[in-house]
Parts: sequence; C-alpha cells; structure tokens
Amino acid sequence: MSSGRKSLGHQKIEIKKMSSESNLQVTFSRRRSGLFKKVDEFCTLCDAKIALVVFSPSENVFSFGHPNIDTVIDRYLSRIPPQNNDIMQFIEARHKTNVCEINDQLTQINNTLDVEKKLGDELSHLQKEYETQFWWTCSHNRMNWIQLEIFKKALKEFRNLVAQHTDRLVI
Amino acid sequence: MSSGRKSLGHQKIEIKKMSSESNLQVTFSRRRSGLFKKVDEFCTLCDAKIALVVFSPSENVFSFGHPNIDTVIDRYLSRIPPQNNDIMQFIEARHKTNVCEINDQLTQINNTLDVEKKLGDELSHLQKEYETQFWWTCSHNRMNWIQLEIFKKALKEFRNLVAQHTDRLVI
DNA sequence: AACTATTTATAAGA
DNA sequence: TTCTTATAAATAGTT
Repeated sequence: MSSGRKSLGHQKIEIKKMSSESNLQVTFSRRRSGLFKKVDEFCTLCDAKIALVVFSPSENVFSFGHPNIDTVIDRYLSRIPPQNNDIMQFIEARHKTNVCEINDQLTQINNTLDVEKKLGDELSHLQKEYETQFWWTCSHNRMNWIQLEIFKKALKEFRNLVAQHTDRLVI
Repeated sequence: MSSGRKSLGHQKIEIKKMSSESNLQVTFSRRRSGLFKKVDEFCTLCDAKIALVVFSPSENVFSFGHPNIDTVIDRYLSRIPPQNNDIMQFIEARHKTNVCEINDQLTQINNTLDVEKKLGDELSHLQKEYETQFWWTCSHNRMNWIQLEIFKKALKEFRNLVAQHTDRLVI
C-alpha cells in the first residue's frame, strides 16, 4: 500500500549537455559500457572493421578496434584503396611487431598456464574445500583490481608529466 | 484464430557472425544507424571526445567525430602541430612516441579493468549458487587465473616501459 | 550496486 | 526497401 511505485523507472531525457556533474559521471560510465558492448556486438555480427576512441571529460582514454584499431585508423587517414594489397601488406607489416610481442606473451602465458591448469584440475577434486578456494580467488581478484587502479592513476600522472615537460620545451 | 500473432517481433539472437548474407546487410544498416545515434547522444550528453570509424564488409566507410574526428584521432596518435625547427621536431617526435605508447597502455589497462570488474561481479553472483554450479564455477576460476597471468605480464611490461621512458626523458 | 519502470533498439514478418 | 509488431535490451531515477 502506501505509495506503491518504488521507482518511476527510465524516464525520457533531453539530449543536451548534462547539468549535474555527479549525474554526468554515472551516465558517462553507463553509456560508455553500453556503447562498447554495442560496438563489440556490431563487429561480431556484421564483420565490420571498427575504430572507436573516447576521451572522457577528465581525459581518460578508452578505445576499441576490430580487427585492429591502428589498421582501421591508418586506412581512414590515408584513404587507402582496399584493393591495393601492397599497401595493405605494408600496414599489416607495421603491426607484426605487436603480433610478435603478443605471441611472446602467449608463450609465457601458456607456460604459466600449465601450472594454473594443474591447479584447476586439482580443484575439481577438492569440492569440499571449494568455499575456501572461492574466497581466495575473490580477494585475489579484488586486490588486482585495486592495484590496477593505482597503476592507472600513476600512468595518467606520468603521461601528464611528459606532456608538461614537452610543452615547456616547445614554448 | 490459430496463428493470431502477426509477428514474433524482436527475437533474441546469438552474437556471432551472421550466416545469411542478405540478413547481414539489413542488420549492418540497422545497427550502424543505431550505433551512430548512440555515439551522437553520448558525446552530447557527456561532453565526450569521440572518433568512430567503420568499414562495412563491402568496404564502405562511415565515420563520426566530436568535436572533430581528426582532432581526436590526432590526439590518440599524439600528433602535435608541425614546427619548422629541427630540434623542435626531434622533441616532438619523442613526445609523440612517449604519449602514444602511454595512451595505448592506458587503454589496455582500462580494458583490463573492465574484464577484472566483470570477473569480480561474476564471482560475487556465484557465491549464492556455488554449491549447485560447482563445475561451471570451476571453469570460470580457470579463466580468472588466465586473466591474472595476463595482468601480471602487463604489469611487468609497464614497469619496463616506465623505466625506458624515464631514461629517454633525461635529455 | 541493485531495482524498477520506462524508453529505445531491433529481429521478424508483411 | 520501408513499415509494422512484438520483444529484447538499455538506462534514468530511485533506494
């Protein structure tokens, strides 16, 4: 009884710059995830080549690319005809380094993975102790997340520092 | 009677490359406009700087930018206005390299954060049903371990990257 | 961070 | 193609 409605739910909003700063934060976050999800689905479903770059008002950078953000941007910037295989090969070559690094990374991961796999298999025989394992994994995950946030902050500061230095030098 | 329904309406679909070619065409068109609308709303509401480039499977190009696509792409690639002075160009080149790599790193970390958060959320929800969902959880734990290995590697690379950058900064 | 009522997006069918 | 329809998905406001 009483009120009845717990919420008005999704109300229509006007599409213009949001007034409330705190509201903007949460809306940015919500819509950013929604957007990246849509983009991901889009290129999966439709085999589209995509590059998406977003800078938040606080200068945080987010990006997504398929099959590779730099390839798509390069093609956009240089207006390369898709028929020109030579040039496409050249562009692809520029990313071979990246692929090599990723391969190295995969190798290391695979090596580590053998150990991790064993752990996983062992775990399957330790259902009784699962609860303990669960909480360990959970807190481990959370710790990593926090560390990652700290590193991200440090990285941003470092980037700004580099920018400042260079600005002063250039001026 | 019998049929009654004029249409089944919007049915749930699996997110994987579409099999039907003609269906892909219409889906590409529909989702592309939906996407560009979302992006437009996003930057209007949240004052986000955005660059979006899409190549269709048939190599048609679509793009959107706010406040300007080239500005955002340049910023992502860390291109700065050309100078005449050779020394300035040298400094700019180094600046470009540094900031570009850091932007990449930040993007990577942001993406990793999304993954970590998702894993954390999944694990939290699992708590309620871990007894009945034991096997499913097990495989997710394994996935989580893989993520953690990637993360550890990323942190190592980041440490080395910072070291390299710091060396280079000392002119 | 979850919930709920709406709006918005969109898969199928015509 | 373009419109309609029924349903799924996203999300604004609230707690």
